Amino acid sequence: MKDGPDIAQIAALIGDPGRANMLAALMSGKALTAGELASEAGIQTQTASGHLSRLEEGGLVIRNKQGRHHYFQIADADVAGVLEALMGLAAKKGQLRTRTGPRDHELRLARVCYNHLAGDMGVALFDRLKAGGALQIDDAGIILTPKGQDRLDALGIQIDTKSRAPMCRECLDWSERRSHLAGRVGRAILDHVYAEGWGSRVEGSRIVRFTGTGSAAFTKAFTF
Amino acid sequence: MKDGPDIAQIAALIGDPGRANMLAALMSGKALTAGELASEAGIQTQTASGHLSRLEEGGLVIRNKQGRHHYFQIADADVAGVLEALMGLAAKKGQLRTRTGPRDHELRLARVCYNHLAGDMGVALFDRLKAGGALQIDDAGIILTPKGQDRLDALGIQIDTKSRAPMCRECLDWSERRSHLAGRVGRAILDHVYAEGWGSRVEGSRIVRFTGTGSAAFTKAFTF
DNA sequence: TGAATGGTTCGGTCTAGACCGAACTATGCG
DNA sequence: CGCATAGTTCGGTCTAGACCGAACCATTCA
Repeated sequence: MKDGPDIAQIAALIGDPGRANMLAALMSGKALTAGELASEAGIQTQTASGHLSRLEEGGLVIRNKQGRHHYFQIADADVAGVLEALMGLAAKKGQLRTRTGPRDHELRLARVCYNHLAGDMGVALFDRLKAGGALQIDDAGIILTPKGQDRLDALGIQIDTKSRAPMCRECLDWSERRSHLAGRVGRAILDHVYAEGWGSRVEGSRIVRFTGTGSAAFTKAFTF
Repeated sequence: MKDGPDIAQIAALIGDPGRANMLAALMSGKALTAGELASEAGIQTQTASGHLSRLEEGGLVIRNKQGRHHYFQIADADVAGVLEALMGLAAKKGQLRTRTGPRDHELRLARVCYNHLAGDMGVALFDRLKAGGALQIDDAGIILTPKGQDRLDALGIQIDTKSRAPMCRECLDWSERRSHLAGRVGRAILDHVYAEGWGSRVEGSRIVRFTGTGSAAFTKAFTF
């Protein structure tokens, strides 16, 4: 019984932290699976599934079933526009609000994003790989160059050949507004960090804490 | 513990029907009082007061105390931009969603908005008054011209002289995306419609149902 | 075919917050 | 002054919906 279009309904849909985080993750433009989105939002898959159904019904995202994966994307440019406007506004107001505490600082430095490395160090890694010619990026996606493969071999990093996940994928995170590396290669590198003891995941959080020497070794390993 | 700016918080603020209606009402650009906003949203003043405090704290609206009135306005262009984007999106989705039933049709034709006439007939009235030179619109607001006053006198319409409400006010409704006339004059005209039996309010709804002859008389009365 | 993996559905708990009645404060009017 | 009006604050109720454990489909792989 209201006058205009139902702006409250749409806003409420965006107004839940879980859903908002998923939408923000989707703003990279890439299609993500339900599981990845759950991870990104820090909630269980069942909860995420429910959220995604509602977002789909509300016309904010579209679902694309491929095999046993459900890929989600922002529905259209209008939806993206709304999110963009919201992010701009939130960023402006946010400066005064969110004082980045010490804990938060670690989170920005290095954290787990699904199964790969995000945060400052993740972005830096991506940049070095790109600059060093280990990755080649074009419209078709990202591929690991022979030079990159050689480096991984030299380090003793083995890529999971069974998984069907793409080798390399770009993943945008909003703390940096920059891309970092996802996909099988991203995963293998993070596993290597654990295996070498360069860093380890902080219990009950998404933070990856590097040791002093680990941090240096990590940087050196991927410098060209 | 989230990555980007807190878009969920802002969206949640807009995502309540009561608050959303108030914000939509404020999109006319005019400053409205707490009471008017409560009426517009169809909620009690205490509830509205709480909502407005939260909107103010969230930086979506600005409060301006003048005497015992509290005037509210959209905070800035960024906020307006977000609302605009949301309204656009909602309007687009809305077409598919809300199948305009017969009931809905009556609502679009003529309904009560606070205490004045909205909907197609409200917009048409406003246009005729404007075109006929009964209203003069400029930056300072809307004023009733002598010509307009004469017509009201001829029809026997008396304006409430006690009320402190503005004589004329523009009121934007989103079913038409056009303005209609609010304020004391708008109210007096609707009262006149009731008094003459041209139309009456449907019980339990905001619809104003005109009779066949009433509709014709109404149109004739305000044609110049 | 069974096992592993990705998603969904169901059922139950729990909390945030919307709502309103009532009492209170502040401003203006006669 | 007292009265009326505009807003706010407080306290209590009540519901929507977020969350997760567990069970259930669907798809792929060995």
